[in-house]
Amino acid sequence: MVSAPLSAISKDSKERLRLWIRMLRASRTIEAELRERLRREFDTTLPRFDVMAALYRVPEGMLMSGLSSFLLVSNGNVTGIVDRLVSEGLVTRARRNGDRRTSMVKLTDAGRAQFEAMAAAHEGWIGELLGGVGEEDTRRLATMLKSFRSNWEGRE
Amino acid sequence: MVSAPLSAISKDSKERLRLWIRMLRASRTIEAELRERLRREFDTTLPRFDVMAALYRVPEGMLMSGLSSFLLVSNGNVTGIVDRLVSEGLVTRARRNGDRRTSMVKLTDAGRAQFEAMAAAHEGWIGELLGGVGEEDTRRLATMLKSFRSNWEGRE
DNA sequence: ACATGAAAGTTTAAGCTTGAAATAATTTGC
DNA sequence: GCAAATTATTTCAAGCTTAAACTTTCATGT
Repeated sequence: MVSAPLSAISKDSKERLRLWIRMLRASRTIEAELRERLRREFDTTLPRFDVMAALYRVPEGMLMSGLSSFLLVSNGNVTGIVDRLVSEGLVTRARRNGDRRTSMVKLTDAGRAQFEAMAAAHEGWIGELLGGVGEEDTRRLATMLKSFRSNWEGRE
Repeated sequence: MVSAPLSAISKDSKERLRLWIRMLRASRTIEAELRERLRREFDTTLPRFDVMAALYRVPEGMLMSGLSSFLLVSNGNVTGIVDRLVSEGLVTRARRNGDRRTSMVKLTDAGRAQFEAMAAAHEGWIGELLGGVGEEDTRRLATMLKSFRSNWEGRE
């Protein structure tokens, strides 16, 4: 016997559907709150914060394609967000000698300073918003989601 | 002693930050896949699917404000999505005798039929995409997220 | 060298999303 | 009854997002 009976398959998929809906609602709830606070306290947006967070980890900078694949968004999307960050003086596009198609996107000093302030607040907000999740559950959930991710990456 | 020492607070918030980042990445990954499949197989979008899913549960229909609070999106957002669904003949805005500010948004028969087809596929997709999460973990995760939600609703 | 194809980014059109302002209808307090 | 406040929704401007088309640059094979 290779597969479970149909009724069990259906029951499983209903359980997973429930899980997905709850995860989606939790994400949206938290995202909405973060967006609101970033706007109120730092006059910026979540996508800009995400780009800056990605760049902050890597002082030498990132390619546009690196940003879009890291952030799981489209190429054209990143173009627009980086354009705005450049015009605000928070990041730069540095031409490269080797490949003239690409440029390294880096935080400016101002961008780095602003991100550090935002990141500290952001970490506190998450601690607050997820405060209801116990320590043990936090670890367990994080572990499960990590396994989801590695499981996912073993496809396409 | 009322609060934990600072080092413990900081450690907790780092754990929760990690959890949040993983949850966000999982959501985005799944959402991207669903969006792609809805487009390919049904020539529609995730927001439209969400609105139709909300309406499907309630044959008597919903108010615009009901939709926006259920879907956790802004009022003006729903206006646009419903406009497009109306122009596609999938939902209707029925005037009400009582309150002329509001109208009941309902699925048409065509909308109901189309949603049923999409919902069946959607459930299968979720079952597939979350297939790597074991049954026990699925239940546990869903329970944790439910408690997050009820915990959340006990604020603002 | 040169054509062909691949790779990196940008642009574009359409749609999604938000927050704020505007509109319209209802309710409340005199 | 009527002004004022509230409620439900739409409109608007700005920004986000995607998929597809396009441009430029690089790599490859001959």
